[in-house]
Amino acid sequence: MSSPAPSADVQPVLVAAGVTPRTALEVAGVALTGPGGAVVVRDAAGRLRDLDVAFEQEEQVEPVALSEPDGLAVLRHSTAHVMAQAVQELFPDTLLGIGPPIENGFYYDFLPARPFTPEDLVAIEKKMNEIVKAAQRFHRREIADDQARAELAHEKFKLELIGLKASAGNSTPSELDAEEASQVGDGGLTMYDNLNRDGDLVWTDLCRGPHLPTTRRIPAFKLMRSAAAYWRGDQKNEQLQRIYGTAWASKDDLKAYLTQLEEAAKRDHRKLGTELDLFSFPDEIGSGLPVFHPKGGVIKREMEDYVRLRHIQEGFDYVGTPHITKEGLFHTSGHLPYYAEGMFPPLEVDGGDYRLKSMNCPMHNLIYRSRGRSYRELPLRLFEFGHVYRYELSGVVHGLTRVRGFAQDDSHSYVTPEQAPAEIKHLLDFILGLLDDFGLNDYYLELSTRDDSKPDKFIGSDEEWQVATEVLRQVAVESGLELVPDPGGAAFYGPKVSVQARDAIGRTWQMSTIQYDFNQPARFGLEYQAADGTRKQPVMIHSAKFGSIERFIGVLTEHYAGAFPAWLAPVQVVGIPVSEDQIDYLYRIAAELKAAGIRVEVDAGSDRMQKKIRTAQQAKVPFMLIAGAQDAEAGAVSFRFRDGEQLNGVPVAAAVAAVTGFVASRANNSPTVTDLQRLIPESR
RNA sequence: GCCGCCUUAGCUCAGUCGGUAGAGCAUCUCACUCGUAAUGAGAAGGUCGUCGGUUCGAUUCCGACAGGCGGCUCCA
Repeated sequence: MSSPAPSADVQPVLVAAGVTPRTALEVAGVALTGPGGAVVVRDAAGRLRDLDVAFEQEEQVEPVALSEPDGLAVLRHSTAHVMAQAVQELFPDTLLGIGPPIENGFYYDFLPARPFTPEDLVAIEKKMNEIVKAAQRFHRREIADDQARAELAHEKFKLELIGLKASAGNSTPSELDAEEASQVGDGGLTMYDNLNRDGDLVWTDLCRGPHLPTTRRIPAFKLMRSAAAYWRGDQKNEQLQRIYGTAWASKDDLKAYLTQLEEAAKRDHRKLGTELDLFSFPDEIGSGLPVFHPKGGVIKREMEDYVRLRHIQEGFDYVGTPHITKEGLFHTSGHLPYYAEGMFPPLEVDGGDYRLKSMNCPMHNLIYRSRGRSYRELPLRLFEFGHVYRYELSGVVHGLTRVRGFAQDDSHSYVTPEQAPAEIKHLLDFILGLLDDFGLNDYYLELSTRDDSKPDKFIGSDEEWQVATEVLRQVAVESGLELVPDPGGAAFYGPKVSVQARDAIGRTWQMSTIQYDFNQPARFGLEYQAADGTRKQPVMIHSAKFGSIERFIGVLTEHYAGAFPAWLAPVQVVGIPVSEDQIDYLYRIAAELKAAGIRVEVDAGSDRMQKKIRTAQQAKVPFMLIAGAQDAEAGAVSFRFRDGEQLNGVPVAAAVAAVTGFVASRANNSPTVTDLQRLIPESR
């Protein structure tokens, strides 16, 4: 958001031995108040330190302003402390979990006597404001383990953190994740005491820090919501109550953030799906099982047609497989032992068990295996829109982005091991090109690898995993895109590279995946005859370009805020008569457009023209052709774009040519009046 | 699955401290035929998510279930 980069003219300040950085900064004339004022300092080693910390020896420090990223993190961490203090003052029996800063804000986990209500949050926020006004000092105190255990004897979660840190030692804090580590201290343990104006201790918490000089330096914050979270992120542990809040360097920044959240909510595909009549989730069918209405159906069909065409162009063969299968197939593939919980229960048919499939690969393997294969056939690429069903937990179903039944744009490339790197590169290029074709650009890559500490979750040898992971990593790195590691996120049969896209509310969803699989070919006994006449085992590479058609439509809807590019828009053109006399005239133009394959409607209702424009605008129709008596006489229309831009007196032939041209271009950015003018003959 | 909250007309929402409900938009009808984001009038539309309990009486209180929302966990 509005967090300016550290200003280039930050002057390092020299701190003499025994002097606090605060004093040194004051002497140097650095501002210590306001959003641009220093709240903490960065020492010579790049670590953040409190303003009040006295250095053992002379050191250079850089002031860190509240409004820069590090400053905001300190602000948010400090605000989390204030919240915890407020909670414990209001609800004295509440135990503390952890309270780190996060993107845009902070949270703190509590174990209260009962879950917090919305009214509780209001009261907590009020109490926090009192604490902010009281200008309590954050005072850092180094503390021995024994002493900390004694002071925090009643805080069982803090004691657990201390124990974990102690057992891990200072060099290998692997037991604690980054957020937990921020709660204890670097090196030894540190406590942060909140002192009132008289210097009395009013509250204290185990924390690494650093913190703001005083609570008064918190300019703007707001509590957002409460929710449950498991202690240390483990379902087996106690469930705590988490309160999320946000904090900013100024009231304006806070306001801008809240406005941005409101704007984002308007793009939510679940809301737009209803407003634009695209799809719905009938209770009668069941949770996570969407139906596409005619307008959503247009988007789905356009998208599928294009994706199918591109696959064929890229050398894929289009195949088809059923939705259900004998259960044995998933034993052969190895899926069932790992994913039975994620599958719908079996259907008994003729004394045997059948399953709704939750993946397509085993069926594609059977197509591969249906006859002998030669090395000359490889890479063999099979593709389909495979409908799969997964029993997602009720709490995770979410609009179109997490459903229980969906179509994967699923492909499997069967290759020789030598061909694998080139094929993976081919797939990644293909995927990035497709994303670009649909105008998607807010994404990053993730490399999901095996978790070596959980060998029972993965099959195959170490060496195979290493080779596969390296191949994927290399291709991903070569793409030059941001690559985020995801240790332990691999499928049981092999590592994967995936594209993660963001939705309107900032949640990330996995879209495209490329998975390297050496296990299923072995389990299915897949072979090809090599040039030397021997039988060899191919490698299979799983890949989904958008992951799921449903999820993709959800993400696309949010990306365009419902204003789809012309080629995808459910209705591309609406004809709007100024009076009923022009209805027939517009129907004739519509017939021409329809003949050119354009989705066009004429609004022949009894509404005023203004109302019809408003209606078409709200439906986010890309083009409006408006005609009055003058237009009909001149053989022209007023050509109005979705953004309100308009060109009057456009000859019908030019208007038809423009619409067909805009649609055929598959351009994802909206055309403008300038684009239109280029298409109009000189005679005008 | 876990915790909290929610479910009233097609949509967005009022409301009933327990006595079977109301608005705007959308829909339909009528009048108006109009030059760039809402013409006016009227009508129709609801077993207040479902099932049970308490009660003379439940949309309202209680419980279960279903569906949704926000997190957590999970996500082949």
